[in-house]
Amino acid sequence: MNSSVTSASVDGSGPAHSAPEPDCSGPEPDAAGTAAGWLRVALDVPLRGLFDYRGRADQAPVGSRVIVPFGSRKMIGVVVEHPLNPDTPEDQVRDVEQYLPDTAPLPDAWLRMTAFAARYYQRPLGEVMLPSLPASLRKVSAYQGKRSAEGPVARLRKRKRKAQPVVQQDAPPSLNDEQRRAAEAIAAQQGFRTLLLHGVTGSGKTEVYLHAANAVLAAGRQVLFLVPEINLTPQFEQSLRARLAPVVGEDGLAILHSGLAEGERLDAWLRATEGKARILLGTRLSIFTPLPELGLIIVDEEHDTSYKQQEGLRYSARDLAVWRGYDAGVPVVLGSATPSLESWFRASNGSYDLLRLTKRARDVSLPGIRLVDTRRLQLQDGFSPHLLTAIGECLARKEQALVFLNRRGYAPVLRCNSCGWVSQCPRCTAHTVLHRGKGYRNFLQCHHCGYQAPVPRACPSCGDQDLKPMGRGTQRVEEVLGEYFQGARIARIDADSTRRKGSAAELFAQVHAGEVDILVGTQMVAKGHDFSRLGLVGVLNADSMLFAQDFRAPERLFAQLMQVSGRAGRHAGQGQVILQTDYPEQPVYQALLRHDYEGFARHTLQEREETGLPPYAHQALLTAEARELSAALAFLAQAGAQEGMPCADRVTLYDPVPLRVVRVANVERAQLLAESVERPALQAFLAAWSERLHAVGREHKVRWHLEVDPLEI
DNA sequence: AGCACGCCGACT
DNA sequence: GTCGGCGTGCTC
Repeated sequence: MNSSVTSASVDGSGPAHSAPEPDCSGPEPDAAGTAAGWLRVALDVPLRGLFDYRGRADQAPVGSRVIVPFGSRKMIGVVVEHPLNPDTPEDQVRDVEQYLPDTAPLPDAWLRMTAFAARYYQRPLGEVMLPSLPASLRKVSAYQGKRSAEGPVARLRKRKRKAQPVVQQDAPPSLNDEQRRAAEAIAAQQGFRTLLLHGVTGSGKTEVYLHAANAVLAAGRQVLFLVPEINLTPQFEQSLRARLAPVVGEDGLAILHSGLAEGERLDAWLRATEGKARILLGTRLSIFTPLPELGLIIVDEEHDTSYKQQEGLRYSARDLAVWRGYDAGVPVVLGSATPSLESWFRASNGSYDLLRLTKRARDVSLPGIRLVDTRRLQLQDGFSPHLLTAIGECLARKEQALVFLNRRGYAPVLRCNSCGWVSQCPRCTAHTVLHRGKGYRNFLQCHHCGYQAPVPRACPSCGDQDLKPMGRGTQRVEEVLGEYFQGARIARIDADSTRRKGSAAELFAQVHAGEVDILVGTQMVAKGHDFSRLGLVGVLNADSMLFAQDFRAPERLFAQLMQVSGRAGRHAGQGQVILQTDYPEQPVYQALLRHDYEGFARHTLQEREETGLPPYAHQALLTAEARELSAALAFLAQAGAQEGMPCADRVTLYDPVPLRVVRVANVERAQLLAESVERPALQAFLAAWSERLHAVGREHKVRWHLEVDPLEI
């Protein structure tokens, strides 16, 4: 969506006043003589539309929460309107059970944004509103029951707030010219504008954010700071706390992410909503937090796909940030070393301002990147002699080495050398991955559904016992490195080694403390970490991403390699990157070699324009899931009949196709892509289409969902 | 999505 | 005789 949505207006799903309106038209007066009224309530149910209840408008202003009966259950809903008459026959309308005045009504700006998101992403309003609130504000059990009658807010106020660790303030580093110009450009911004901050890895984007944020805080406004995955980078939280808490006080900084306990989350949300917190730092969900005095929104690593929610309401927090900035009339800063092509496109055509940081902040140069052509090389356990030599030299210099490969487990597949059988998941169209468990006990695991099985003693197909692991995952690479570099301290960081809560932080702490010589990791290690002693990055199987069917694969590969390369040599000396590939001539690698994001972006955008892909077109993806692929395809075929749909002449519907991994956990999936050059046309089409899909879906007994602006197709 | 209601197989 | 299997239908 980005800038083009900003001309859209919010739909009329409720008068956005938070003050109660006098209501004289309701049904019978209640005992107190006050007129009871009708309340239109948004509930978190996957049903289109809103639900009317009988209740007192003076006790339930628009934006307030109420407990209502719904079927045999009770639910918390948000009052969005005081209608003159109910939509349903009066005798079916039930009474509000309880008013919840322990929080102020949700403000107009929040009602506008949730209404926009619901309409844009084609979901019921309640499915946007309620999940965006802290759980205790939307769960009946937090208000009713033995010890909960006082409600979660009162319970929180009775508890003493945990004192935040006091951190000594670092001396703020002085800005270089580029940084100062960027920070000043942001601080000088009056009203809404989106600024794309393009800064090479290590160029000190964070310093620019902090300076801009300080200016906004000094002007008495709040700052919303979005990061992709805060729990992976406690480092970042610490430095932000150290730099900003002294300015705004410990209570002035609120942090929101999924790793928080419910009480902490409610506390942070309330402080932000009440204006006590001046800075809200959080992951994508924070975009929905009311901030009464919002003055600046920062989206760090704006290209990161974690900003897109992949289930339920499939929203992009980055795109909503731009909408929110527009709605609130405040600037939005999108920062990245490798901006999404959507954002880069808008910066190139002038919809966004472009701010550049071309130099590394500390006096170090960008890492030297070397492509090792592996076509003619005899690899030793997946390693080229060049990489092994470089690791050895790196260790001799007492620097750390990072070996990056995006494949966890021991080996991607187990194979029978006699008949060619490969280990397969019984529930998915996918191979099972060989994992090394405790005490070298191996097992097979499906990375799609989690299915686990013991390793067969003999080939299930031909009985031969010559079963061999094929290829390498992080576990095997860790093992191999242990053999080549005896005595080196090796750590592995991937989803498996960090499953236990806090173990990721522990492992990273060991690396930072210099207790690790070689780090083996998946993309988890690429994000945000500032390794001060890292001299070398080796990349093992980048090619596997090169020929993925998704048109964004090269863009993502470039961003990932740029990011992981940027881990090397951030503090001193010249970092070194060795990338093994069978396709060194590929544009993505050639651009990487020159650290040339802009060239890569220009080249890729030209391809997108020629093929009519985003950002030159807008897409929505309808995915169907059923026991049998044929049922999913039949549903999509019927969904694809677009007679009578608005704007049908300007929307292209492609043929339904099975997903590349057709079956996951015994469910077979297919999808249908809708595309249009004009976003308003696509939106108008989708609104009517999703209405019809509900009926078609019921007939076919399939599960389906519609994703607007999909990132993967 | 829940949760009830509703008709057919193996257990206390 | 019941517990419970999950089909279908409704929720202001």
